[in-house]
Amino acid sequence: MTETSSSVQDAGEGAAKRPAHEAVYQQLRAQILFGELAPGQAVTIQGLTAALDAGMTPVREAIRRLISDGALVFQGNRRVSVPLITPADVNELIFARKTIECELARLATVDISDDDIAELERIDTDLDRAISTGDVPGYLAQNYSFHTTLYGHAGAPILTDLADRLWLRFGPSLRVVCGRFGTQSFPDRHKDILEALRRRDPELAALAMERDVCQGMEQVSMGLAEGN
Amino acid sequence: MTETSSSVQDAGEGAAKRPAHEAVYQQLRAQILFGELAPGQAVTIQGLTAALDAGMTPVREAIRRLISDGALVFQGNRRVSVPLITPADVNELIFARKTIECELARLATVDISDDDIAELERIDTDLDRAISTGDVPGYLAQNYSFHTTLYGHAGAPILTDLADRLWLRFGPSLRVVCGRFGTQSFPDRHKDILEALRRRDPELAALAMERDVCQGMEQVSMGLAEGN
DNA sequence: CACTGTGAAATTTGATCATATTCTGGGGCC
DNA sequence: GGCCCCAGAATATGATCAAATTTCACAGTG
Repeated sequence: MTETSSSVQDAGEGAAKRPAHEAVYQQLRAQILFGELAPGQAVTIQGLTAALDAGMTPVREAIRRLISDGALVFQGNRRVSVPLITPADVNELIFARKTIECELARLATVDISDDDIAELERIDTDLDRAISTGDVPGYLAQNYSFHTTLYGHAGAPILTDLADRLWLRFGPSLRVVCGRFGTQSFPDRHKDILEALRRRDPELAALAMERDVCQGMEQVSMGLAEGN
Repeated sequence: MTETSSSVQDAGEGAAKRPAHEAVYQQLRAQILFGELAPGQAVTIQGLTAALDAGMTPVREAIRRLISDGALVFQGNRRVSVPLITPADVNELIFARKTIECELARLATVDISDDDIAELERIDTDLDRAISTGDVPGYLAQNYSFHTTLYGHAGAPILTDLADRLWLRFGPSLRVVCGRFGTQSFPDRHKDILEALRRRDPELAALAMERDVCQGMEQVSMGLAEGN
């Protein structure tokens, strides 16, 4: 997922060895996570085959995976669309994210190396630059990268997988909020997380993560109240 | 989730009522949940098309969904198999199940009606019968049914979805344990859950659920220690 | 003379595509 | 306003291509 913002064509060499359905899945996933697809927007197979210049079968498989991920919803009749978030969903997401991501922060604090912390600081620096320049897609990408990179050091693949799914659920809605209010209204809680990591204090990291999660979910909740 | 115990066997030509890929998905899911597929066993597309008497495309889509669910794993080079559980996985599952399923028990305690409690008691009665007769598949099915039915009354679709995925992960391993030790070694914690529901005591329900979860995960852990 | 290791061929399996079929939804007609 | 027909999209099938594992044969060595 490091080749973000690249054209959907995989005309390049080397990395083209991946199966097409995997590539389509990654592209669609990125588009949903970073809000290129709006909540409620309909997704058609033929539209995607044209947009991604891919065959029909890979697109179908990618859509099935994303439906299972919760990143797309099956609208009963054979329609598929990007999900709309309800206030009840936000409450569930708050609980799930707090418990899972705080635990991941605890676990990562134990195992992480100094080099890994330095990499997180680098990501956070890029994130700050995206905020200051009002680069919303960059903000979303770096924010996701910060969390994903941190969780990757927790050594907990199942919990990391659960967290990833949760992000897919609120990704589109978060994008809407950022588009409406910009990026400057977000204080950066990542600094607290980094400080806790440097001190190797798991509980402090969990606390900082909880604040970050709550803040993010509040943004989504605000966006819902305004948008509807 | 509203399907009423439909038989997984719809051999052949009659069942065009629902989409084929959905039917295949349900059948495979049941086979994994109730342990008809052993952990580590390879799963081939063509084998499933022959076994389920289905086309290739529905089987492919069902496999993609199950991989996304964590019920199957993609073994590097286009190989798919039922996952093997490691002790580290068990630790993650314990944490995730305790937090999520206990919360679901809390939520369900608030909203559940007397009729719904009666239905759970009915399921638990069937479960007791399965235990006494040593009916391992029946035990697994009724146990799953008890939890799923309870969570259905929590009004929390996202958390319920997360819990379902976790069950898919340890289902095959749980089956192995039951096949090795039988069903008689499991004391039934569901009675405590039902008592808490009747009292409408959310915290008591969460506590009983935690005991049930820990017991189930201990079974899996024991099975790992013996099996390996 | 038997055993083992290496190489290629063959079979099995997965990935993709083109196409037929069915179902949903809408517009026109009565 | 209701019913029927048509268009379009999704579902499903089979064929075809590519890749990987397995098997088998041969040769070299103990």
